[in-house]
Amino acid sequence: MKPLVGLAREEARKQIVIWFKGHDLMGEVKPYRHAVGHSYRSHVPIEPYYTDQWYVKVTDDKLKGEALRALSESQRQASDDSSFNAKTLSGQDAKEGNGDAGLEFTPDRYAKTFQNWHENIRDWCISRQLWWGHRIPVWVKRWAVETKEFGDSWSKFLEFQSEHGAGQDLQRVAEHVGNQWVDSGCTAAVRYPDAKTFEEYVCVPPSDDEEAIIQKLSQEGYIQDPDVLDTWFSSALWPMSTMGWPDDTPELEKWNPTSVLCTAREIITLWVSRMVMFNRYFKGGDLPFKDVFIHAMIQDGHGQKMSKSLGNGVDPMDIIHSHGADAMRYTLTKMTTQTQDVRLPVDMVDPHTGETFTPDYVTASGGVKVAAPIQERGGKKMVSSYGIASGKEKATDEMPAARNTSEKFDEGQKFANKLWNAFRFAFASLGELGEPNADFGLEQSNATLADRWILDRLGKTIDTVDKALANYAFADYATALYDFVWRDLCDWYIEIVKRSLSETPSQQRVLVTCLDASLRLLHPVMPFITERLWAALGERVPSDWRGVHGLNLEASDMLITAAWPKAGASLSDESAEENFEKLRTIVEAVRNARNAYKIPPKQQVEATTQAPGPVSQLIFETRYLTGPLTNCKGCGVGPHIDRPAGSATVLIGDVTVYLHDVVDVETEKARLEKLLADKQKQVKTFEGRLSNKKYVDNAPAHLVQETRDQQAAAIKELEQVQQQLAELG
RNA sequence: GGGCCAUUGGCGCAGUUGGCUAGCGCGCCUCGUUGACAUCGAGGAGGUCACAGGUUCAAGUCCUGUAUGGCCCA
Repeated sequence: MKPLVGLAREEARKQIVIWFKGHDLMGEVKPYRHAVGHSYRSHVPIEPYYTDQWYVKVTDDKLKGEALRALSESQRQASDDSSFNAKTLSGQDAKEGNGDAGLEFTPDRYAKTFQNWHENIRDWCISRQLWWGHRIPVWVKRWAVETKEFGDSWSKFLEFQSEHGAGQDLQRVAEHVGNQWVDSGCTAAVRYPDAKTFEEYVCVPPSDDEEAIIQKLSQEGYIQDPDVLDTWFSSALWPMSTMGWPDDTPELEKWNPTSVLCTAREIITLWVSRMVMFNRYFKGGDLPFKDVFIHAMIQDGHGQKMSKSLGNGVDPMDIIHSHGADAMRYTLTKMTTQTQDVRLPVDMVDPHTGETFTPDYVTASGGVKVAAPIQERGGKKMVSSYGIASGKEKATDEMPAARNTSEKFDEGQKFANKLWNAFRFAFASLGELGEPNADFGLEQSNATLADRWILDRLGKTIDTVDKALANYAFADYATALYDFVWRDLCDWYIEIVKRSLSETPSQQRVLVTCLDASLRLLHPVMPFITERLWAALGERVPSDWRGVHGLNLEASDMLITAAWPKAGASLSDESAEENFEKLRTIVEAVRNARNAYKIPPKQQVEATTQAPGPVSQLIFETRYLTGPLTNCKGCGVGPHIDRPAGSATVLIGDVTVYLHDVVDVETEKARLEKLLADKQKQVKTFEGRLSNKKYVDNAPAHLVQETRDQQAAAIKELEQVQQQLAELG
């Protein structure tokens, strides 16, 4: 095989065939398909090539072991890896503090990825043959052994060898060989790779003398290693180097360790692990950060990972263009669930017309479904972002680039609009505000059920939001605020107070408090619109006009620096919540009936209501609320009310509302029969459950009792419906 | 080959330790709207929770297997 040595691989392959033929060893030559990896950039086959590379001995306990011991105790999987039992860098047994057991993953399943990877870690090749990156700060000089002109290092090397004996490991005696470079602060190593060669390596650390040393090295014929560091090696230093390390800077002191690192799961091994290893190694066991939040990944509408190189990604600027920055941020927050992937179906915006459309797709290399490079609509052409990203097409005046968009962001856009309009309404309808009063409690005002209810809801929303943020449950955070602002505040509270607001100080106070707190809570997800509304609110409502007992809202010029609201226990009002829910159910049932009867919303209907004593009282007291919301005129409420002739019956548990003079026998029959079927189904469900002896015997008593109550209620309603039907004939 | 995740109405997603009649946004249907908002309001239809077994009084939720898709590692 000797003739092959030194040949280029292509040539060597030909020569091998010739050699086999020459020795009469060739059986057959035939084509076949094979799977050889190709470079994704240059598309040439990838060939093995043996070279010297630089490695970091990450398998050492000072790196691997420290990383494993960083993992919080509760997130460690059972393991027989000795690293968990080894001493820490400071020589102590592993325990709380100094970074040990201080690292926590959210969602916690990712701790497994981290542990698993470290337990199977191999030494890390950090040299790369690329143009871009940090050049390896090592200078090397080679001598042929025959010349015997290696100076200091060589004699020390021989000395060391004679003392410790010769052997494979002695070819890399590194630290043991001091020389002039070591004396000036460098690290040096020598190597004796084969019988003819002697090499000396000098690593130059950053220092004031760095320039001078490098100059001297060059003068003496040392050459810098042409390789650069693996990008993840450089990145591993990020928590330190960005803060001024290796100097002891105030920034390093304050921000290392920091609280949380937020990243994608594919980065856990590449980056998170390396930062943990390096930080602990260089900073006496300190962690770079305490929490690691792994967020979901956005896939395209076809379930493919979005990728810059594939060209199926979405430029955030496109979304900002179509929906706005707040809408984008809100929607992305809402998409940040604890799961692994979320899909984002992507559409395109026609640059000629501004219309949104679903593009034509093609299959690109690798089987990836992407928008065709050129899209055509109404005889006009445009270039897709894939067309540009892939380099297949260029945008021109006739064929401009089309932006991407996605209707998923409509929710955020609508929400921003809703918020804006709620404030617009408030500013227009608030009326004159009375004397400022920093000390305001509902107990001293004539607050209504609705006031107490919305403040209860606000308090609960703050709790939900705080919990969600503490747990990195960002979707829950966004959802809680959406529900509070839109569903509770706009749909119900504002609808209830809109007629009386301008002359009711307690309502003004409650509304303003809700608006102020909403802005504070929403600011992190919708910074722009909330800051703008904050300024407007500041012009309209003095700061000592906001807040109530249990919710202190400190003044602030800018929302971004305003205090986060803290809900006191006194905001909570369980009875208000319960009563309001009851009224809400009644209102919805009446609206439902109005719809079934096709009663125009503007047409006021007279109504009488039958309900048990306390509920009657509640309904009577809140007629200011139910009346307008159902557009009904109350004509009496009490425990003993007969159905007026010609009225429709609305059953809501123990409450019955009669809508006068709307009855159409056929409609009412159809409606009640549907209701009857519903109730029958319910009764059957509960009956089935209760007739199961095992359920009655084994289920917790309170659940069985609950089922009994439900059954009794359902039967009662069933009978009522039957009675109503009988009355209709 | 190993590991992790997902599969819930047309689409995108919630559903905490197994326990009210499985929710939300978009879309769809009906009705409405001259003063916060058509980027709106009220109401409605639509789901045997991928499939097959199992555990349990009780399974979307726990266990086993299968299928499909996604990601990481080798």
